[in-house]
Amino acid sequence: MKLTGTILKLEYTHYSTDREHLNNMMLIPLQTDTTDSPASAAASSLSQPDGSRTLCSICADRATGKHYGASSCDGCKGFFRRSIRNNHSYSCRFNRKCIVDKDKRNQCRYCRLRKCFKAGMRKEAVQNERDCTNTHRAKGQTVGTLSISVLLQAEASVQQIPALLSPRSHDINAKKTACVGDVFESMKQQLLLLVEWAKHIPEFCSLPIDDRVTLLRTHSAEHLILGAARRSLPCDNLILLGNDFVIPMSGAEVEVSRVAFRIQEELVKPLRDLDITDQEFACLRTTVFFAPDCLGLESPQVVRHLRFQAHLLLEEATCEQRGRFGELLLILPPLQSVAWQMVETLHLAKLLGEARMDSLLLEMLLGEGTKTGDGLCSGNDQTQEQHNDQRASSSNLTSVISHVSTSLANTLSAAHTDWH
Amino acid sequence: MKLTGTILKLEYTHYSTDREHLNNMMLIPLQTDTTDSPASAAASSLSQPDGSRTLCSICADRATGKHYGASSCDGCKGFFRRSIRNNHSYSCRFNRKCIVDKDKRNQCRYCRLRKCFKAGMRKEAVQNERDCTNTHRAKGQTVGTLSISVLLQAEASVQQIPALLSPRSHDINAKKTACVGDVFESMKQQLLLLVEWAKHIPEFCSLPIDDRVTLLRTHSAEHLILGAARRSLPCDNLILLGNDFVIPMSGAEVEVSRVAFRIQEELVKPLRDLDITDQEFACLRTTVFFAPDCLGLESPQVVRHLRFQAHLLLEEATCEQRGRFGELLLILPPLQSVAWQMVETLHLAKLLGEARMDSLLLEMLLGEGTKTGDGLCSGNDQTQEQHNDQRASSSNLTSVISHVSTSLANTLSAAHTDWH
DNA sequence: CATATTCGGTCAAAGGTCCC
DNA sequence: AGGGACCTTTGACCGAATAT
Repeated sequence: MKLTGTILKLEYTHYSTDREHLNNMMLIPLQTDTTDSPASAAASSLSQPDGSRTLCSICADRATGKHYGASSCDGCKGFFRRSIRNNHSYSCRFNRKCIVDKDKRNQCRYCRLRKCFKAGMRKEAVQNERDCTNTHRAKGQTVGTLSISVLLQAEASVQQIPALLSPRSHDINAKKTACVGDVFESMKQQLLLLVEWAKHIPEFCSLPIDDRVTLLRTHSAEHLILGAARRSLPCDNLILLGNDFVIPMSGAEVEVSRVAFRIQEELVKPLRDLDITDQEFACLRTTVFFAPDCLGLESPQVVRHLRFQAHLLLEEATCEQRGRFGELLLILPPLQSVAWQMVETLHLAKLLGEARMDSLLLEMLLGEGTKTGDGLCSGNDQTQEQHNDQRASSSNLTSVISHVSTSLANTLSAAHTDWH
Repeated sequence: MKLTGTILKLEYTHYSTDREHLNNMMLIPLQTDTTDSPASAAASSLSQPDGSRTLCSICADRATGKHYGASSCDGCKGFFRRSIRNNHSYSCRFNRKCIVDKDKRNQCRYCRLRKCFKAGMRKEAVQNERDCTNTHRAKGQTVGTLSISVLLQAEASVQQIPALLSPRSHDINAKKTACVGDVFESMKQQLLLLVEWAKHIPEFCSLPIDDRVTLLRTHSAEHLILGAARRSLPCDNLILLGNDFVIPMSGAEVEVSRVAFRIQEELVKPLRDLDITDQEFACLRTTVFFAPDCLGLESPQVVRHLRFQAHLLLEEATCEQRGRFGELLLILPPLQSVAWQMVETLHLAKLLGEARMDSLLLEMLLGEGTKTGDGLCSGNDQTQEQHNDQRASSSNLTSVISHVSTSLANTLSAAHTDWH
């Protein structure tokens, strides 16, 4: 504990690229403090931006500045350095949930070191090399900070009353099996809701218009599937659509119920086993949404940072339940796979002319799709174009990709207006 | 944590201003005493002006420094700490005037403790119990049955010396650009190594033979890509193959270098930013491998549990560095996507008859592939069959899936024998 | 060039261990 | 069932290098 010197400084983090960026990403403090120090957790939300500067984020002792990436006291600073230098490996005699505060910080070194890491300390910052903090900063982009409350509000704004009101076993049998048209109609509704949802996230609205379009397009299929899975959590043998139709596991058209089956098996069941909470779902959706790669994003680093914050919030929302965070993230690969299969099914339906598809569906779900399936998670657009130059067979795709849709752009412009 | 620098360092006679100290004195009834002031006590024992620094002011033994506010020997230091920690209350069997010196200090605890207080020791200086600094460091942290050491051994068994030995900038330019045949050859090698790798995991070998085949098949493409990405970490503009050929970002065939580009952008760069460790890589590979869904597994719960353990080990391997675990898991969706694109490219190559493919490649990479892309992460087999009953167009797929390959089964039988 | 920040290092004084 | 010789860890304070 030091007696002298009060340090006050506003946090501003700028981004360069790649490695620098990642390091910086780790540095950004997340506001809420979950485990310990209930006092600071209460005050941290808005009132005390300086609290994180003057208080050690590990033990809540008085901080002497930022050390190794986290605002900390000299004790935790030295402890972290020694632990890393000497390559110490501690073990917790209890449940790895020891409280680390000023009084008890020496009682469990495992939990203390763990909290150092969780507070943002990086072992790369230790050792002889001096950590050159931002030697160069790019365009001076300011990156907003996602907050769980904003995400929950966004979720609430797209919650559908009818689907929630229907009690489990009673009404479900009364619901009608969806025909292809019903499915498409539901999809369109959900896509509009997705746009609506995104509009509630200021950080999204601050992105360049092209990036907003790209983000919405790229993973729209995954959002449809994720939403359907969430909606169908109480159902065992069917998928509940947003417009109150259902898709049974058998009895619907083959292509449709195959996707429905996979949603049940690979998504609904795991989510039900986990008993996913609203907070977790909100964070998971956001993590899916801000996918930094596989896009032609103008500012991929910003998106990357937003996803980073989203998954930090997700981890927080899991309340440190062992393995829960990992299980939730491991939902994403099958989600992607199922979504991709749905898109393929749509492609097929479109090719066969089985149904009339709305232009919104065409644009958001199939807009980037090609026969070779770059649709769901395509490579970098420039490369795509570069290669397409040499490949006449999909030159039409290029124009589709580079074309910014009127309808989507309009919708997004409205969203942008809402926030600025 | 120090209150003021002066009390402890300069004078131990400041006890009189220390209210706590007075309280402490109350704990032990003080009677008339001949040696009142600690200073006089110290000086009286031996007439040395600096004797207070070298002599224990309690028992006049050799002092080892200041302890708890008084210059003292290790014996009195330890005695005072134990007395305070255990909240001992002693009593004098005589008249509380026992002589406390080096020889007789253990004859009356009451008088010894009282003299500790009189010499200036403060009970506040005794801290809480700390974490054991036990010499036998039992790390190992074996979660369940999978152990990190087994995974590391498995990794080591498939490490390729030539690829690792080649220094970065020197040899890379000398390496030849792979033709399609070279790529296939490398793939085959890597697939065999994958089987070899799996054989090193006892939990894998204990699975039913069909499940082993399924696991190996289902995500073999992802393992190829993951391995290539890891191997290419030091390379900026090319993908390094296992057989020492390279795939440049441009200059190779279009289809090939498109996949190569995505590997670089979506996998190599993030992994390089994270500076993934060997442990983490081993755990990540295992997490990918034990995919419980999207299979026709006999015992999906076992596989699910194995993946659970794998990602717990991964989390442990990240040392709880903030956000690192999440960043690593979020590598998996793009990994899946890139792997799927590679499989599609292979399909295309096969259809166009561009190259002769080994049967192992056909079986492991394309064995489950269909035009609608169930290959990478197919649905449940029973459903697949059920639907196929009604759909003649892919009935041949059913037989392929339900057919247990001879070559793979043989390889795996050998593996099984190794372990039983 | 001054100031603020954050590295690395030092060492008194805490801690713990373990034979006696 | 402590005592105490011996060793490790802690953290307040310091100087140095760097960004501002």
